[in-house]
Amino acid sequence: MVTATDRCPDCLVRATGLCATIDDEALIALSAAGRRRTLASGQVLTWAGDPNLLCANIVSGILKVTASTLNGREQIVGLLFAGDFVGQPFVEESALTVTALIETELCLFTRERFERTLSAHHRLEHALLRRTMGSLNDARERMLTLGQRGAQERVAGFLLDLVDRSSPGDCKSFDIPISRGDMADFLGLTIETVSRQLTKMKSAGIISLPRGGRTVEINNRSALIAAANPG
Amino acid sequence: MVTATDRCPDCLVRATGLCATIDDEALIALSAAGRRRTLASGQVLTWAGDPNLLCANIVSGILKVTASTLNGREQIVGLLFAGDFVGQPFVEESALTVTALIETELCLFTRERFERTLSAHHRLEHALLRRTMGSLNDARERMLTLGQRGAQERVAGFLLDLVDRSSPGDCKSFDIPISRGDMADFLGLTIETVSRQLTKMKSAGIISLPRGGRTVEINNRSALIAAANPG
DNA sequence: CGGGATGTTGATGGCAGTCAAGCTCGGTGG
DNA sequence: CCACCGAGCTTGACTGCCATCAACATCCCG
Repeated sequence: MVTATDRCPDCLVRATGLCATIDDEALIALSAAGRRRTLASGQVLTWAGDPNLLCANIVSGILKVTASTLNGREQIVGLLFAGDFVGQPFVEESALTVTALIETELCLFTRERFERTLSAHHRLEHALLRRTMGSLNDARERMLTLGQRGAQERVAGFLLDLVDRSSPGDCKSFDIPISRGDMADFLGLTIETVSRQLTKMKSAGIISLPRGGRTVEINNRSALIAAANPG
Repeated sequence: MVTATDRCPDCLVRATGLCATIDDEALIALSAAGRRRTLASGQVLTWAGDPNLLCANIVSGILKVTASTLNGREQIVGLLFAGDFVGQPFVEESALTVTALIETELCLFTRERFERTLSAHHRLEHALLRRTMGSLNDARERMLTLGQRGAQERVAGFLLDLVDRSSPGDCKSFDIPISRGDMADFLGLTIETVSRQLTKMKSAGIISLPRGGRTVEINNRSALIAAANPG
């Protein structure tokens, strides 16, 4: 059998995941409760309205968390990357749909088992509280964007968020890991508007878009920051 | 000196606040740490960017939590009522401004003192985790509104949320506890658009607006629900 | 009664959504 | 190797919703 001591230390997200914050005893308990699973691109982990049975840490890949109106319009309310936690302990029914945007590897728990581990390991619950508060802050920052900012500010701000995430330093070139359609759903815009804003910034010389628009190169960072902040 | 045993049992939010979920020992500890304070309407509890020194439970009144763009546009990212918790433990700097919308009474703690109480009382921390996850769900639901819904749906949905909050049964008449300007900032609209949507629903006979627009009477609930859900 | 804050109503314009073609690129199969 | 295809992306023309600007109404308190 594979145990925590020989599996977790090699985990790609050992340093950044929820499990990074906990002691050996809790880690062994968590490890015993979890198992690996990989999702194909486009595969759904949980559907809104279904019983809430799962929690997980993301080992690699990207998930989107979406809410939908009755007429089928979709809003991405969260993007989750390697090291992020997925799921809602203590809730009986999933309120949101979770879908893999690219092939994604998970460290998966049953919700019930994860909850028991939480109860038994105070530091794990504390770490989850901190993460949840962080997610709440992100959500509120995005409310400001969705409620008050224009299209150009949204797109420029999104690019700046991405560059922060993907590069430790101030790298000038990076990939947009999601499609235009997902960008639109994330930003509360349409595909066309996102595309137009990108080409506008390209025309203005602020960015370049090699490799068919999936890579972004920042030519003028301060202009990009200016585009993200109206005035 | 006033102690938990003679103060907390009489508290208006004893049954609904964070403190409702904890045992006597923790309650006594919390009570010792907290003190009452009342905010006048319009008074600011914490400014975004200031050191984060306070946490509180709301005994009565309403607070708004706001984020702002650099050019001064404001988004209300949360409305807090009696029994709700205010503040961000474990964060050094306030990211958001908190303001009283009407006269509001708080049960106030220093953040540092509240954190110590949290650490010492596992059940309190657990209760806070549950509340924080609830707030995150609210925030995500509002992202859907801000990103995807039209003006009429936002206003109608807001009225339905209010009626849920203010009346246990399905009361037909209730007060809007905040100004048109605050409604607009909450919904990501302008004052004028909010006003127009309300008069439109009034003209359609769905609602009435006695007492100068601060009271709402629902004449046709199913039509209001239909207005909140496009299709 | 007066003045300021709050709310309503009207006219207008701009930004982003919608609808509809084209384009690009990677993949597939002949 | 190249023709074809389809998904994803871009571009264009037009529409419509909501913001803006402005005037007016109402409420509230002195």
